[in-house]
Amino acid sequence: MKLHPFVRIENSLREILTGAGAKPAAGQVLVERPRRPEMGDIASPAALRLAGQAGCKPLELARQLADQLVGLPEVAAAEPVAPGFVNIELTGAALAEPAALALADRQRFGRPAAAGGSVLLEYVSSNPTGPLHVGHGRAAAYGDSVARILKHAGWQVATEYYLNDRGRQVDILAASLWLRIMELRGHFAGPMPAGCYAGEYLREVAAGVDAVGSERGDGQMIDVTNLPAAADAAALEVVHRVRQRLGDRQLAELAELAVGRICAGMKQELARFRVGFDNWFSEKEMIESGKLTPALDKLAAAGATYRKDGALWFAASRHGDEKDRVLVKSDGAATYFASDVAYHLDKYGRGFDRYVNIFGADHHGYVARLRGFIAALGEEPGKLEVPLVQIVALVRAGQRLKITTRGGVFSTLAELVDAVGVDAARLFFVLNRPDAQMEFDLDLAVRESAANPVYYLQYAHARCCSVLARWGGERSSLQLDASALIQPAERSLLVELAWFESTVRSAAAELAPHLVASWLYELARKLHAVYEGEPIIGAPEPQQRARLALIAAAAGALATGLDLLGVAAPNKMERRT
RNA sequence: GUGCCCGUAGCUCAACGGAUAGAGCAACGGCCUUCUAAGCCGUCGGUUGCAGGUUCAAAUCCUGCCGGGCACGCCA
Repeated sequence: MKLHPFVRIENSLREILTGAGAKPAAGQVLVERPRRPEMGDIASPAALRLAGQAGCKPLELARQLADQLVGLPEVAAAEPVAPGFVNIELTGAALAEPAALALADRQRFGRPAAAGGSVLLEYVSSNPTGPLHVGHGRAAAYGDSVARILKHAGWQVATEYYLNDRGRQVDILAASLWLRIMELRGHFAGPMPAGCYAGEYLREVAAGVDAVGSERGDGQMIDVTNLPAAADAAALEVVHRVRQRLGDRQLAELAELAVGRICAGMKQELARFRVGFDNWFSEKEMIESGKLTPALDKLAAAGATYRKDGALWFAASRHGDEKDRVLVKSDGAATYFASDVAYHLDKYGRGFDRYVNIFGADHHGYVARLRGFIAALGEEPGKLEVPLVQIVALVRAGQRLKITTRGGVFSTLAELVDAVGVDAARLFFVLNRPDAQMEFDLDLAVRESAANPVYYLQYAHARCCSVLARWGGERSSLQLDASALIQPAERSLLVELAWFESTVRSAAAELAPHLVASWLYELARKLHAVYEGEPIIGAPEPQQRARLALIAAAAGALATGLDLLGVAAPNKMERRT
């Protein structure tokens, strides 16, 4: 496959620099996007960075680079500029190559030649104790876009959802469900005890249980008075009393039922949000298949655990964490962290080159101990990347909303999507860097949905389609004739199309979908500029066919870019009333 | 108190250590007899929280302050 013209120029620069005695690092970026168009199509700061190695002044090295670059077939002009940049202008033919690819095969457009390795991407992984809320939506949109971008950049991607389907929270969920069943049958009039799951969704689950004619829940209501004051303790006491009434088995069945229903709801909501997972990894199944003990044994064999006060500890402080962590409590129960040790051992055993765990920012304290035991086990902690997705603060009627699952007051992803639509929500979540805190004003999102950036991008695509439809010919008959595209706006659009591949590479390396969003915005802007300029249909040949080809290329590029963000590229926009 | 993230235009945010810090929203003024005006053009808006340091070059890296968020359990 022919390399991207920018890459070919970069490779040539590397050769020239090496010949001049400089030693550019393997991955060092040698070309970049100039700030202003009069600085050329691409620019190289290489002379500034490497003049020392070559033993001359930056501007002098830049002159050498420019002299040799003009000899390349891709280069129309190359100019050294103080303090040591080289500004490069490409030939029309070279510049049109990426656009031609967008026209001919938009699936390959922006796909780097170098293949990536394999990556396991874990994200969302919210506890199956309630519907997904808006914060999970941000993680879902971010994670799914990262997955799409990595795939496009040539990585083999597997996505995974880690399901905490056992443990205390699930017990509390089961007991809460039972209370809702009792409520439905008139044996309990609420309110839900503190610490239990009070959300409306459990009423719906309870109604479903009734509908299938379950016997569970028959018998007498438990006493829910005289509970401890603390919410956690109260919930545990409720679990205890329900367990006494029903027995372990029935409680476990209720838990399975509740988790099953809630998971089904989450999957449905994620599907509507265009997010799917290759694998749902069940903590419960992992534990039941006996993976916990060998994992802890392995840590012990590595000399990283010890016993103290009747508990089993991991010496995390020896591996970069601030303190040691309990693996098995003095009552014999394994902690959540112990499960995570087993889970990550399982992950690393699957032999991926790269592991990405997308965490909510409230879990940032967890990263050090995760890397700690990976190091303790002799694995490579650098293979694990943990992008943190910051909390989304919801604002409604000028007030910050508290998002809590147990309290029953929260804003679900479903509500948000109902209000603003999948496209707007998905784009909104990947518009910014994930580690920036963001406010989501629900009123504004609804009221201003027409001004949402998503419409700007989609409208650009629809405009292209509209022109092509009016023309009525076959897109496959079009060819990019760069010699007929001489208007500044046209050239500017070609340049923008050419930058997509390096945008994809950066976005994949930095796990940064917002770079794709920014690129799309620039592309749309330049498309609109072409549209507003010279007429397309009715222009004399060869301009008409060349412009149509450019428009078709832009349409393909917009569709490909939007697809990487999970946003639809409609052929037409319904006119607002 | 300790640790992590953040601080850029009135608001929401961009900017691989590079050249004159950019968009959108908001405000104001223009452009539909013509391929969709969900668009385009223009105006207004900045001591990049503060102070030092490193560098040919700092919003970006380092140190210290100030401000905001989050986390600091034999919870998950």
